[in-house]
Amino acid sequence: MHQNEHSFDPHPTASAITDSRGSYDERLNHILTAATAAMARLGYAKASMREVAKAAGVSLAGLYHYFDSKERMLFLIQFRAFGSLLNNLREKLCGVDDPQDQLRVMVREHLAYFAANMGALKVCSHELDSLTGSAYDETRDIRYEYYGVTRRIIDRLLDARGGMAHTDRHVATMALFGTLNWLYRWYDPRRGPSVSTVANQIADQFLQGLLGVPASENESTQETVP
Amino acid sequence: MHQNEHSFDPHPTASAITDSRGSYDERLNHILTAATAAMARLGYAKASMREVAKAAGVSLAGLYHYFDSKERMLFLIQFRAFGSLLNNLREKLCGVDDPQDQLRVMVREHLAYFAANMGALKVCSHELDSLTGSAYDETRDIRYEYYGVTRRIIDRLLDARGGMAHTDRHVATMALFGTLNWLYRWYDPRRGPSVSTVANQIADQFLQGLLGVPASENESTQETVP
DNA sequence: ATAAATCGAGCGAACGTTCGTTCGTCTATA
DNA sequence: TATAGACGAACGAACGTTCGCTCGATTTAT
Repeated sequence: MHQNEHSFDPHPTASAITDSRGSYDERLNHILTAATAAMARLGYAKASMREVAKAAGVSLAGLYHYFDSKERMLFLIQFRAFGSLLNNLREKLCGVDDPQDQLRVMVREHLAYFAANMGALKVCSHELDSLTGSAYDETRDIRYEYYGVTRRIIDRLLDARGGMAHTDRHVATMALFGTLNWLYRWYDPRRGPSVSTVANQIADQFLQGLLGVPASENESTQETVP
Repeated sequence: MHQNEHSFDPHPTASAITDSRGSYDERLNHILTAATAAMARLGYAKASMREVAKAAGVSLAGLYHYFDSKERMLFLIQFRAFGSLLNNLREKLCGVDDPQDQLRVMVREHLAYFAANMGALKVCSHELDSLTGSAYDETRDIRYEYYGVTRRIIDRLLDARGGMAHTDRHVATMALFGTLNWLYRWYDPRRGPSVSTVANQIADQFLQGLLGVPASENESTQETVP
């Protein structure tokens, strides 16, 4: 039996044997994309399997060849999104040593991923408690790793320079995550200011709020990605 | 017919004529409290009327003497919470002229209300899109007023002192709301640092991030409420 | 080479359950 | 006696899921 092993896109090329019109993985991704859009629009509970099937262009029963349950569908969406978010962050953090630069990279990459996958990140932010059992545990573990990477940057920031005296580092980290995870409620990259503008402002405000130093000007105008 | 007029607690005393064991308003508030808890725990869609009835100690059909629909129940929860949040803020802002003090008051009062009504604020933050039609419009209007009060404080902050050069004020406001509205995901006032500690840190970080000046020490250790 | 068997993919139809809501009735109070 | 409050029972609709089947392509056996 197939029963999707959830690897988050090791390499997009050469993923399947068959082709011509839609391999197994391609069809799975297609359905997952439709499901993500439906769940982002209606929420997990109200996005029915019938809606997803209609949007994906398959029958209701056909869905169950790819996912043994609705919850597993949500799990795959969250697992892949969180996974690639975390992998991408670790990758982009390689070779960056200054904690201030690291935090700017974190904010910039988070917003870049948000802009490229708004639906998926909305589902990730809004449906954190919709999974149960081991599926919940697995996504929680990834989220905690993502938190840990960010938290360690903040630790280094406050250890290096004194910063404010009595700063609870958990509160500081969650304040930043609050700003980032709330983006899906109001920010539309196609309408508002550019992704890099918002990313720079959020990073500047956070760094200045944490350390009390003005934003370094050399980073503020840097583009998002080469 | 009664059909609840939604006034958000003009004065808690002398609200009804009858008493002895539960007036109409008292029973309505009792049910609303149970509904708030259930919706905070399970989410609006998964919190069934049967669950609410059981938690409130009334029959399923008995609920419909107080609310003509499930959606109206959610509306009343949100309308009252947003309404008292806004009214309380405006009240506490009276006589406070310095914009920095105003922002500290806003953050402090928001956290105080959060600590006192965690379930209601969770429902308000998490179920923003669960209302439809005029019910949605009405809560959106209140939310926009709440935004406006905060936004005007931030405008005054940036107009008075220069602050950073290119600050998008909408982005700055939503960054703060993100931090505040995300609280329900991680902060438990009974376990973590005190409400005033968290409020002071959030306000300090935000003010310093916006204006680039260290936090004024006289306000940082002030208690939450007399 | 051809027939038989196997398999993946997909579908219509239905299953049992749960949902929000309504109806008719009972009861206590005024 | 009239009325507000509360209830059990039931309604139709929608839900996630499963069942039995079909249709091609691929593999195996003859």
